[in-house]
Amino acid sequence: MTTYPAGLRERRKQATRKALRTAALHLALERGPENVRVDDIAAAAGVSPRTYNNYFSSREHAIVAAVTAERESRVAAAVVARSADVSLSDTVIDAVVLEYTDPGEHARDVLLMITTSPALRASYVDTVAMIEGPLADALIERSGGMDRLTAQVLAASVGAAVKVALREWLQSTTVSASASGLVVPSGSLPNLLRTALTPLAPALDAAAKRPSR
Amino acid sequence: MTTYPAGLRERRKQATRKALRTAALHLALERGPENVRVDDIAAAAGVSPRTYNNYFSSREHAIVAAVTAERESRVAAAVVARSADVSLSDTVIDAVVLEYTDPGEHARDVLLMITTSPALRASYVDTVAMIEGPLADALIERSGGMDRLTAQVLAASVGAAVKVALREWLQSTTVSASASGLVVPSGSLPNLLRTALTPLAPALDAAAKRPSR
DNA sequence: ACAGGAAGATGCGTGCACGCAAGTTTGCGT
DNA sequence: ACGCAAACTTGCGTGCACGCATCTTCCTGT
Repeated sequence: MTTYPAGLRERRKQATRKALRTAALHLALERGPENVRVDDIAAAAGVSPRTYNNYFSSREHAIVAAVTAERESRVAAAVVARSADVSLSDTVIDAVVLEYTDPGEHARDVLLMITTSPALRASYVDTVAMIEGPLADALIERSGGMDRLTAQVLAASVGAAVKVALREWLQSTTVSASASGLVVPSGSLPNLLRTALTPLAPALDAAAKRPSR
Repeated sequence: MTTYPAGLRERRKQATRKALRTAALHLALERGPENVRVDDIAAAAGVSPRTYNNYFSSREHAIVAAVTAERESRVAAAVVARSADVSLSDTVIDAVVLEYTDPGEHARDVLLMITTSPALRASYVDTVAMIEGPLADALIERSGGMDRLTAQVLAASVGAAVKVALREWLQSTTVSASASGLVVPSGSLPNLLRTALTPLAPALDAAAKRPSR
């Protein structure tokens, strides 16, 4: 569904985009994020530096994109696919948690790198915003008559909650290396996400009930 | 309350900060935002360009700050000041709406400039994030036993809703200049804000009821 | 009152984002 | 099959954000 017939041109674009983010990630893993020049990324992907900037608006964005690519599609798809007799709050929460659960194969060291570099941390948190649009559409599609503005607000709120959870989690991983083991707010990211999203459940379910109004 | 005794040093900092944002605003109004160089702002404020960057991380930020300064304190104060027998949702909504209602004296032309320049629009919307911290504190203070994480999530959600409303409003003002008068989603910003914040009311009130749980 | 130290201001250098104006490729209609 | 228009790429130039090292100014404890 998300895969349009795709003109040949569009495929090339996606190819270079993928090449860029992959190159960025590899270089960052090898040399460390701070020792990667934009020109290197462009060269590794076989395009001009200027072209690189047509795809990514910051070096961090390119690196992080290798991890967050297509996250929005997956979350949105998970929301619409869920059986209709599950409450909207559970649907959304589960979809989000699922997305952030699987570490994937070699994602461990990547995540470690991201948590280590402040710039990457910030950029990683910011990518959450990209799910808001698709999520809003998914909310509308699932719960028929939902207001467009309401859907946008709820989607944005979910994004905000996820950001809070991520910040808390990143901070905990940072601090956990230090002395006091006191502050550790919660163990796993999934748990933290659930806790953070729970306060929004009333709003989600309320909006699901009354289609229009 | 918010005004600490203030060391002499701190007062100087606030002075230069104010000088910088004021200078930035004046220059932007005179020449238009795109014709303002950072060096000019610094010069007008009587500091070095490098110092300017110690206060503001972008030119747009400096300009917009002249309008949004101390917004967070006002909103937070309005929340804690409100009588305790008003629902939390109404308290928050009214506080936010109030803050964005008064155009102030000469704020008209400033707002016009902001809505005109895309860069300023983005920066203006982003400043909403600054209320989240103080707002979370205010939520905790008002509703005693509220979870810290819950407060952060709710504050961030409110911020997200405001962002959505602002974006919608800015877009409408832009489009309204074009042909079709069809899309105009709502007249005034206050109305739009209320509509955007309403979906969050269930979440706010639910969190207010159960302090710990 | 004074000295040590901290917080801030400033200059310099580097890498970067992005507007602009070509040059180049792709897709589409006839 | 062909050529045109739109989309994409690229080089160049400009302004800018920010790390680092240094100097100045203010604060704090004795």
